[in-house]
Amino acid sequence: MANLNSSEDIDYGILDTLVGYKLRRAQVNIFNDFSEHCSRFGITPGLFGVLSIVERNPGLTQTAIANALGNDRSAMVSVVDRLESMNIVERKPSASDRRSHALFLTPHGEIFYKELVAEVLKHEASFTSLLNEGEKPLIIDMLDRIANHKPAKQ
Amino acid sequence: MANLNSSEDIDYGILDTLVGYKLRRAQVNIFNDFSEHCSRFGITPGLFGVLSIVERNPGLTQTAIANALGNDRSAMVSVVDRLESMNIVERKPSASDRRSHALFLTPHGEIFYKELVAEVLKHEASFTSLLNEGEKPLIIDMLDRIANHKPAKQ
DNA sequence: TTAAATTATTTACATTCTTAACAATTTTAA
DNA sequence: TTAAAATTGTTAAGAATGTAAATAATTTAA
Repeated sequence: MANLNSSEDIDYGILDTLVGYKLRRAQVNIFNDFSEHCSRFGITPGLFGVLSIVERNPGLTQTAIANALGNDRSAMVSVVDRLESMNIVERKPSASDRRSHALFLTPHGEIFYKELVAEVLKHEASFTSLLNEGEKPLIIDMLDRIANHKPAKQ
Repeated sequence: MANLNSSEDIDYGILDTLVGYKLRRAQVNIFNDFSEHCSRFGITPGLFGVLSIVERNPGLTQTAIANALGNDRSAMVSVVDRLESMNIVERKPSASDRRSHALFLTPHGEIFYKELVAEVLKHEASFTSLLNEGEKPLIIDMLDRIANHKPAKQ
């Protein structure tokens, strides 16, 4: 039975040639799967990014982490509040600058993060299996180029 | 002078190996540039997607367009309202189904869309220049695989 | 012909992102 | 040394986006 107006019949026109559009569709799908995998941890992709930076760079300030992730520092407040309320991260007063907070994983956070990473790697493997030999480093390299491109203001 | 805590000094750990994280960073950057290019048109990436589908598939219903773009049909209402208020798109009563609206570009919308596409292609060329021979079709193919991947629920 | 499904729509809500402002503190420059 | 400028975390407000549930009108299926 022909299903009129099913998505197979749709002409996507220029969208099918735009890297930005394809990036968006891919990103939404992989983020949804990430969220499903990590829902039992109560962790979103954004929270995972913060945790990963804190784990590898203990003692960084909120602003430094925001900059590393391309976020605004004001958005860090509620994120860190949330991670603190989950007893995963703690703010400690910075020795050198009394304005800023140094962030660390709590002992429980260290264990939590290890289990979380195991789940994230399952998710990643599911998507990496779609890529042929050599394609993963290549797509990551291309994505880095796109992420770091700063076109001149016209 | 050594700049402590500058982003070059940060260890991204697992993030540097996650396709989802890299996708996110690339997508945000390319969408921001898209938005800058199209701000004088008042068009966001989301609105451009709808316009592109309407232009190539005149007469489609709102629900069909939402499905094509992976959006919820309730989100289409305000989008179409906005495009109608800009005199770019018009809702016409469907001949076959009095519940639904068929969407078309207005005469002005046709001209508008052509100018818009010219600007979008400038934006696209800026990013495509980052890719070597053969890399654009390859990344689009990989992104399609990632976008269409439906992992089995565990 | 009745029951079930679909369409566009509205409403509400949660997220996320931006922007601007603020007090406390640090840095820079006179 | 001191005054001005910049930075930090924070709060608050607003825009954008996505999701979920409900509704009336209409169509489809039993």
